[in-house]
Amino acid sequence: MNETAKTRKNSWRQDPDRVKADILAIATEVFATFGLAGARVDEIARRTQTSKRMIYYYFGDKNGLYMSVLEAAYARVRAGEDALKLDELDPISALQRLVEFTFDFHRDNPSYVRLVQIENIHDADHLKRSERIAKLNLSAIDKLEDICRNGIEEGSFRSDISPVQLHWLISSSCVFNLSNRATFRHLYGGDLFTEAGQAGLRKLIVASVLGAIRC
Amino acid sequence: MNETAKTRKNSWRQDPDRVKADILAIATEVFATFGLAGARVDEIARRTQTSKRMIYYYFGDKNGLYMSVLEAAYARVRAGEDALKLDELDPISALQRLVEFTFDFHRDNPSYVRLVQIENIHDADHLKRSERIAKLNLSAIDKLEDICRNGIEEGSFRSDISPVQLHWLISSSCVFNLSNRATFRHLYGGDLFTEAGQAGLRKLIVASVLGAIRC
DNA sequence: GTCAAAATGTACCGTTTAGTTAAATTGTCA
DNA sequence: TGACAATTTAACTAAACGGTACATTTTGAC
Repeated sequence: MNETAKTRKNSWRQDPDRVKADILAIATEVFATFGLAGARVDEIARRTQTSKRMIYYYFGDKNGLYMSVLEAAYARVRAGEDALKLDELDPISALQRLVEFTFDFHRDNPSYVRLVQIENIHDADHLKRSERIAKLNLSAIDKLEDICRNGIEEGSFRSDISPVQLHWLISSSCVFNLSNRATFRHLYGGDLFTEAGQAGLRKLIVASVLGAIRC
Repeated sequence: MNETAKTRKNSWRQDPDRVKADILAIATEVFATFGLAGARVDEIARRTQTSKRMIYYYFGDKNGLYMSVLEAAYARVRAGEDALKLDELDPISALQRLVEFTFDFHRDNPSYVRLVQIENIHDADHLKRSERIAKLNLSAIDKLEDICRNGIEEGSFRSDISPVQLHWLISSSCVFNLSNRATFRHLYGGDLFTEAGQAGLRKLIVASVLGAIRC
């Protein structure tokens, strides 16, 4: 019976979808943790239930795998945005709710934020090349356009701020909350990242965004 | 004379400081561009006027070089902050000036921002280990403490927002403006990053920060 | 001048790493 | 059931990469 340890694994069940999903999930974690250059294909393979060969079989090369990971991450964002319903709210409340949703979403998806930061280190090269992400048409801006139009109409919003600016402003704080947590915590302490601290920041961001657009 | 091409470079002038500074400047660019794992020691050496050997002679190894680069970057930040004088201004004006300074400073130091983002990818591991940076005691918070105290005293500032929160809020937008420019531009267009667009964002950040702290 | 220590150049080495080869097993469908 | 395509395993390779050995030159103290 001491042969078994050395014998080839000579029986398996084919399950392409499962294998692909497995690789993608592990690769997402590893790329998010170590970056594109820092991630090791062998490390990804080791954590998978399959072999390195399968990574190359399904994703071509390391870059192809990274792009698939990035595309899957953006697809999840799109799905999240779609779930948000703001139609029945007045503009101020809708904006507040959107800010809170954005804050929570980023906080709940740290590896998405890390992938975005990694992508920025690479000057968004892979994002640019991805046709799948181009087709995604993220909907945050559409929602803000509605909110801004209504707000300006009813006179509660300034008219000199664009939806894109507003999206930028909201994103900046919600992304930074994750992307720069490590350095900020070390230099200025961790109070902002306790549960109470996060609740405070959430309110602060709402206040700053509403403060910026209010007439 | 056809020997000269192959002969060893058999004469030079010693200049340790110059060599170190040369390596550090080039390494800053390369690390900021490619990240810690992505940067190549050979590439840094190639761009230098000296050799790879000298990198190891002065900085020990790749990590030591990276840490020196990081420390030099933070030292420049500290120097920048020290140059800012806000004493004679009223709290609102001082805060506005600080926001504008922070915005401009980040915009003028893109490789600093990139290094910070890279450091965050690595969970601030090198920042934590650096005694030089620990001693630096960045002064932005001190300035904000003064401003907040005065502002609350004279009744123009809310009293439930801390200097650290405020610093976080200001940093988030000023950092994001550089750190996530590539992905944002690709997804939502480049209008915000023209000269006019940047002036608009600068005003927007001022409005949002003042809007957040005003009574 | 001499000598030791600091600084520099050239050539090289051992590992790590992305990527491949070749063969075996499983699934499908005529 | 048998041929053929899709999937999976294990072992291998070439190149890139961080790091080093060793010789040589410069500098400054005496």
